[in-house]
Amino acid sequence: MKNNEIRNKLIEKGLKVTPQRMAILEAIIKLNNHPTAENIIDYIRKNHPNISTATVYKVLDALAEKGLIKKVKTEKDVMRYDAFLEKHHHLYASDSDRIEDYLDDELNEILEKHFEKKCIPGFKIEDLKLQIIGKFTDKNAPK
Amino acid sequence: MKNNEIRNKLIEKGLKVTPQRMAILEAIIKLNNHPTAENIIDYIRKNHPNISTATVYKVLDALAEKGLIKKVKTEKDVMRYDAFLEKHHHLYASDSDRIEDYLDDELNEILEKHFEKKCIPGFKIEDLKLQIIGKFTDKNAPK
DNA sequence: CTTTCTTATGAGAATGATTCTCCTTTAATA
DNA sequence: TATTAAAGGAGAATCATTCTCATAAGAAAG
Ligand SMILES: [Mn+2]
Ligand SMILES: [Mn+2]
Ligand SMILES: [Zn+2]
Ligand SMILES: [Zn+2]
Repeated sequence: MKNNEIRNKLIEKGLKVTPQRMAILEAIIKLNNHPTAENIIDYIRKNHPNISTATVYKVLDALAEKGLIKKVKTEKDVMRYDAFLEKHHHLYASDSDRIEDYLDDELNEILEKHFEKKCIPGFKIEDLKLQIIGKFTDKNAPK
Repeated sequence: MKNNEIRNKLIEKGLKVTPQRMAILEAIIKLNNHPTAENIIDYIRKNHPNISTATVYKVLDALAEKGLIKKVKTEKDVMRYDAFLEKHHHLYASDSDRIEDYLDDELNEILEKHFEKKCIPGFKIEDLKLQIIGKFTDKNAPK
């Protein structure tokens, strides 16, 4: 992803362009396995040694707020971030911190159809997230 | 739920019976909307004013470990606990902390069938949790 | 019922991811 | 280039949870 594409994403969303924001958004895109704030900070500090953790958290919130990234909850007390914006679910390793994207349009359709038919009284659905928990049998590090 | 039923649950799982454990397990069952540790502590302290927060967290972990309760993750940095042990999913309010149980055997079947047909290469599924996010349209407090 | 042994509890300190405060710097705009 | 609102930096604060370690109390045996 070129610098200018990242810059434009920020501008499109009305976010002031700063080196910190550029670096953070670029980092999440590069570190493509749902990095933590710490992962992002480590990566960025190579080229940008003085960035503050507070800034990173503030920028991450701003990017998530504007829909440029998504937050991914985990079993542990650590937030993870996702630059992949299409509707998708996640595979969670039960024996490690690995999280992988799971795309399945057929599943989305099935779910949508199911809840069209079977409304939930007193509840208006806005989003469905399927957490698929299990074990990765290929021991490859996440790409 | 009678005292003796609670006592027997502990004994069945090989947990030493203590007043603290009795009180905590009873509290989660009574406070039936996915209480936090704090909710549980507040409830218990009425009759058991000296219980320590550390004890509560340790007992909650022990009960979850033995399968007498389940932990429920939320969007916020607070764990919630569930005494309802049948397989079920959860309705999460997007505008409050309310969480309600959602039972749907048809959904479970559909999901099971889907993933039987459509295996995920390199991954062995152990559990599926559907997070249903939306708005409660009846403003009733959780029962 | 008492001893013994093991495990649980209580009080308070520590942890650690995240947020806050407050002052300084900077991007955008004219 | 000057103006101004917004963003960044440093470090303290927060707060749910965990840890430490001294004390208490179940359970099993005698
Ligand atoms: Mn924590
Ligand atoms: Mn925390
Ligand atoms: Zn993802
Ligand atoms: Zn539940």
